[in-house]
Amino acid sequence: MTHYWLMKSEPKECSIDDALAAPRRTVPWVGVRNFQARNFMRDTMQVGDGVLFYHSSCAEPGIAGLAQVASKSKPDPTQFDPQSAYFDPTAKASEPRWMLVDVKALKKTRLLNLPELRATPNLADMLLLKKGNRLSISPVSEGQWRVIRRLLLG
DNA sequence: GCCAACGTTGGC
DNA sequence: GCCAACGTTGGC
Repeated sequence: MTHYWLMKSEPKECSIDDALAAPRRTVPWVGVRNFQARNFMRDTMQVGDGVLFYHSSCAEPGIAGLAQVASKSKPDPTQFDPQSAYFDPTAKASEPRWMLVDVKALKKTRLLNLPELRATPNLADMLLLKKGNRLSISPVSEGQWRVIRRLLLG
């Protein structure tokens, strides 16, 4: 069964434009260091799941494009790289701690920002909009997915 | 840069 | 297993 997700990326690290410019429009979703977010990738995501590509920690936070899950989960290589900002000295190659999936960018959209998301009645329950939520990967219901696609694509 | 909210760590 | 201290996230 298909699931839907919102995945946050800092555009100065990897924007929707960067993802679209990557080989096969696909980027490895490196750097997730939160267990809940990791577990979503490891346990629930399936190839083909829908992804809302969200720009965070930037001048204009919001949904910036559409994408899809393009691989099963696999170990995030940056956890083993001492040169990486995502290096985790407690991770062992025999027992990887952090996983990632590949994400294939499909389309850049207009920016759907937080005020507009908050002003949309059918999106009030979105995890993204809940006070204090910091999850970099959050599930999106099929209803929320449809509402957002309509807002983005008309 | 501020700070609310939350997750993780580690002593006990 | 509790919980205080600490670190991080991320919008503003």
